Order: sequence, then C-alpha cells, then structure tokens
Amino acid sequence: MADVAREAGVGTMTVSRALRSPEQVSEKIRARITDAVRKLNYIPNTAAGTLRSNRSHMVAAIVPTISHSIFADTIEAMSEVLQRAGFHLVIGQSNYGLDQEEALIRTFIARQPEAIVVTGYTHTPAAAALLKSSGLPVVEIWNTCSSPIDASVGISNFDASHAMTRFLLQRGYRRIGYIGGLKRGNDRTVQREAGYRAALSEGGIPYERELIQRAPFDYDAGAKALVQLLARRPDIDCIFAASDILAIGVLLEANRQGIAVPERLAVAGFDDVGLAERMSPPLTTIRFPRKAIGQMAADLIVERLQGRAREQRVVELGFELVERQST
Amino acid sequence: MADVAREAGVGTMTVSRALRSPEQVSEKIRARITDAVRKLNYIPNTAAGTLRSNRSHMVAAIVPTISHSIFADTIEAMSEVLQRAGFHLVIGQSNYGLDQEEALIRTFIARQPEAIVVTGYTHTPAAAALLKSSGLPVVEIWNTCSSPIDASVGISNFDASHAMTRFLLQRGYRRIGYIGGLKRGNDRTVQREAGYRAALSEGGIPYERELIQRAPFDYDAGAKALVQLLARRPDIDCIFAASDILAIGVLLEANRQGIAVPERLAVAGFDDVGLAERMSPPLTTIRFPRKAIGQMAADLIVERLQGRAREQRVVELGFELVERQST
DNA sequence: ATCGCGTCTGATATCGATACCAACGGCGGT
DNA sequence: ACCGCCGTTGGTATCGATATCAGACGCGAT
Repeated sequence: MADVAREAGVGTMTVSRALRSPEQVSEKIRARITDAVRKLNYIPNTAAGTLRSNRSHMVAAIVPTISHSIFADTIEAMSEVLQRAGFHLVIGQSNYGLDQEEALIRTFIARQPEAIVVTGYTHTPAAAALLKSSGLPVVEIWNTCSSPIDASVGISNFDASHAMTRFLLQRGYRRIGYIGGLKRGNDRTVQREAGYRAALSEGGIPYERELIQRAPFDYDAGAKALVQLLARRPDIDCIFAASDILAIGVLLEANRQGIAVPERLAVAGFDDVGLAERMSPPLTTIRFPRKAIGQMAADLIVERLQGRAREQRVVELGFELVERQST
Repeated sequence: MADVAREAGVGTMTVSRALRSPEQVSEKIRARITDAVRKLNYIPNTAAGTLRSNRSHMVAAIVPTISHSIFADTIEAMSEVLQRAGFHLVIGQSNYGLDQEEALIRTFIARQPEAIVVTGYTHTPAAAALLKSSGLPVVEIWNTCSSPIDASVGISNFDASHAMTRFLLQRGYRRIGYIGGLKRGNDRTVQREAGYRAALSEGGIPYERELIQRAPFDYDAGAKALVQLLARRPDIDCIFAASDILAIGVLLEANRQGIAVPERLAVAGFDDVGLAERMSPPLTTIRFPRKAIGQMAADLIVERLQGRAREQRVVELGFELVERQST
C-alpha cells in the first residue's frame, strides 16, 4: 500500500480511504489512486486490515455436510445475501459430529468472523460457551429453538413430523413404519422422531420400537431399512422416512420388489428435494423454505452488524405438507 | 496472548511456541501454558499470525456451485485432506461465471491463501494473470489442461465424451441427440461437445446442428430438452446428455411419455451420480473419480507447501464407461 | 575449573492496514 | 479582517502474533 501511496503521491491513509470509503476522498485524488492501484496490481492484505479494525467482513457457517443438496441450497442463498452486503461466507462441515462442530467453532473464532451460523441447537457445552462468550451474532438455523443462544431461524421439525404422521393416520394407515436418521446430537432427527411418536400416541396407536429403523442419509440405507422393517413387521402399510433421500431409497426398493405404492405400501418423505415430485409415484413429503432460511439468517446478521437490531430472535418460517401420489 | 503469558509467568514468545511448535517448549512450562490457555479461554488471533508470518493455513477453492453433488464430493474430499495437514478450505462459488471467478480470485488473494484451486482452465485474462503473479500454488481441477497455469488434476472430458459417443455408435445408434450445458466459458461443456462431434465425424456421421440442444443443469431442463429434440427430429434413436442430471430428466420424461428405453430411445449420461444406477432402467454413464480429484489436488498442494515439489504438473485420473441398461 | 554446545526462554522489531488526531485550505458569516 | 466550520489530507501509534537474535542454563568433555 505504501507503494501505491508513493505512486499516487499521497499518504497511505488516503489510499486506505479511497478503497474503503471512496466518498471521503476527492474525485481527483481518487482517480490517481485507482490508477496507481491498477498499475501496480495492488491487492490489499485483509489480515492487516482485520487485525487493526476488528472487521473481517467474513461470516462463518457450519453445516453437517454440503453434499446434501438441502444444506447446499441454504448455504447458497445465505452466501448470496451476505455477498451483496460485502461479506464472505466461510463454510465448515461438521459431518454430523458435535465434537467436530466444537473444533470448527474454535478455529473459526480464531479467524475473527463477524457472525457465526450453526446448524441445529444441540452443541457440546464447550461449544455453546464459546459461542456465547464470543460476543458475536450467532444464528442457529434449521430447527427453531425456543431459547436460542442468540437467534434461531428455521422450522419446527417436531410440528412438521407431527403433521405428516397425523395426515398418514387420517388417510387410514395404521402400521406406520418410521425411518429416521442416526441421532447422536442431531436435534432435527430427534424432533422428527418425537413428532411421529406424539402423533401416534394422540391417534391412540401404541408406540412400537420394532416400527422404527434408523439409517444414515443415503439411498441405499433407505432401501435396506425398508427390507429390515418388512422382515420384522410384514404388516406395515406405510413408511414415513425422515428424509426424502431415505424415502426415495424406499420407493426405488419397493419398485424393485414389485410392491405397489401406495396400494400395498404408502411412502412419505421429508424435505421435498427436486426429485421427490418426479418419482413414480410422486412422493408425498414436507416442503420447507430452505433458501429462505439462508436468506433470513443472513438478513438477521446483516441487520445486526449494521446496528439495526431486531426484536424477534426466533424466526419460524413454516412448512407445507405436499400431498402427492405415494400416499 | 499477553494475558496468557502473564498468567503462566512466561514471555509471549514461549506461549506462541507452545501453541505452534510444542516440542520446542519444555514439558513443565508447556503444561503451565495450556492450563492458562484453558483458564482464560484464550483463542489466538489468526489475522495477526497471518500478517506477521505470511502463513494463513488456508487454501481457497472456487467451484461453479456446491449445489451440484459432483462438486460437493470433490470439495469434501479436498477439505478432508487439507484439514489433516492443518489447512482450512475456503470455498467460493462462481456460479459458472468467469467474471465472478475473477472477482473471487481477487478477494481470495486479499485473504492470503497458501494455494488456490479453480475449476476448469478457462479464465478471464485478468484472472489468469492474477493467479500467475500471485506466486501461489494453483491447481486447475476437473478438466485436464496440457499447459496449466501451475498444475492440473482431472480427466479429459473430450476423451470421455468421445469414448461414450463411439460406444453409442458401436451399439448401432445413428441419430444421436446431444444435450449439453450452456457453454459460456465452461471448458468441460465445450470439450464434451467437441468429443461428441469428433466421434461422430470419425464414425462417418455428419454433424447436424438440430441434434444438439443446450440446457442448464437441472432435471426439468433435461426433460424439456428431450421434448424439443423429439419435436425437431422424431427419428432420434439415442440421447447423450453431458450430465447425469440432464440424462435423468430425459429418462423421467421418457417414462412419463411411455417411450421405451432403450428400445425406442437409448439414453446415456455423464458423471455417474448416485441415482444413475438406481434409475429404471439404470443409466449408462461416464464415471470419474470425483473424490480422487479433490484428494489429489490437496495432495499436490500439501506437498508443494512442504517444499516437496513434484515433477508431474498434470495429473490425469482417468474415467470409466459404465454400461447399464439404458443403452 | 573452563570451555563449548545444545536446549530453552525472552526482549524487541515487525508484518500492513487503519483509528485517531492534527493540520491545512477555502469559504461564508459577522 | 477575523473567526469558525467543513471537507480533505497526512503522520503516527496501534492491532496481536511471530521472526530474529541474544541470553541463560545445564551438562559433558578436556
């Protein structure tokens, strides 16, 4: 930067201002500076700026994985909003592990982000303490939480799962098998399973452990889970999978085995991924605003960083039960 | 850090060493320091360290989008290898735009990464100049390039597309429709189309513009492209789509219209996404090592940063034609 | 006892941009 | 003519960790 200042015949402060707040520099000098910048191919050193100003123009987000398109959608939307406001989004993958999340939070904080986004509201005690004491805006996304660390944006996974299960009961299904995610520290999974159980119990159907199968989130796991459930309880008349990926695995396996859907076996999913409506039969599922979650989280952060606080700390964006031909 | 030093009764340098290269500090003092760190919840400020040492422990990668699982796979693999070596991966999305790529490269360089990964070998002149003059290790992934800026890891998209087209001709298909991506500045798309045309011409089949349809990468675009192609040329007997997403869109649309695959219309894709083998009929496609690309790119970078250069600048990882029932 | 070497520790300068404050010139108001 | 304000500019200290070098200490060899 000193080189640019010399080249333009001004002080370093003026160069700094010309780049960060051009309106404070006279047009004439600003032109000289931009010329010098171009001529010398000058690129400022963010580390120095961050160190002095405590502003990194960076927001950190932690998701379980980006391979799953549902998180990718949210990230993409969040990234766009932040970019427009002059922030960079840095992404970390916890791989569904709370310890990994904690480690990521630690290294992220070391990089001085201006806000942190985490997925879910379940964290290690140390992670929660780190987030709280960081003094940064923190947004917990995906599953709303009544008492967030700071702010929370998402839907009630409990309500959504509850609504779907109630719907299936209304349709007359009685032996509803449930395929859920592995749930070490995953509150979405926990809440979805709780919603299923609550709706069953309200419907007067006893809870049966045999009807529940847990699986990682991939097509094959869904297929395998169906096989296992049917082996245990051949009288199952409906499957509710806590993720469309699993539900699609179930559908594909049912097709393979010639099981008629929905006549012999109804199938419902959760997420409404792009493929859901294109399956045969099209999949009944829960749709929720993945992009809006990202946008809203980013909006909250940007407002916060611009001093415009907001009363509302918990934003529940709502879901929609999309009824298609698989049920 | 000064606080930690005081608490532990040592100098700041010793604290710094205890954290960065513990073997240089006696066990006794190291213990005092780690205690102090824990007690004060000290987290070092990366910006300061980066500024002084010129080491950010960060690698930047730019991909078109992370919503597409094929890029997510590569990123995930790359991220893992880098993490193990003590680096953070920071991801940027160019959204298939060369100008956006250039802008990202600029802001990334400002953050002092230790290496940069970009997708493809097509860049704006300014972007190429930035990369070259940055003096950083640069890896261009996905599509190998004979004269890379620095290093290149991927497959020959031309060869892969060429091989598939040749295979389709051998199977006896003669009116091969081609659905490709939009190709402003996308060398993968360009090379795949070129491979298709080269194989046709070698097979003595004249090139027909009517047989080519370009589309964005989503299921609906694939479906729509099929409709348009069939409207123009009802005698098409085979579709080669430059991406499985498009091919799956074609398959779904064919199923919907009751077009028999492969009897009336063969379909081939490119990428071998998880769903390809689970479609009905399972999709013939090109499989290539998406994870290995990420790992290899990361390996090259790590070796480079540890001073262990490598002769080979272009790593071609090879592809595989996976023949299934759709052709 | 002395020397030399290796191991460990600390004081200080430094990385590059920016916060903070001072200074300067021009201009309108009294 | 003088004052004071605003818009603009530059000098200097500073953010926090680390490179660099010097010093302290222990231990074996002579």
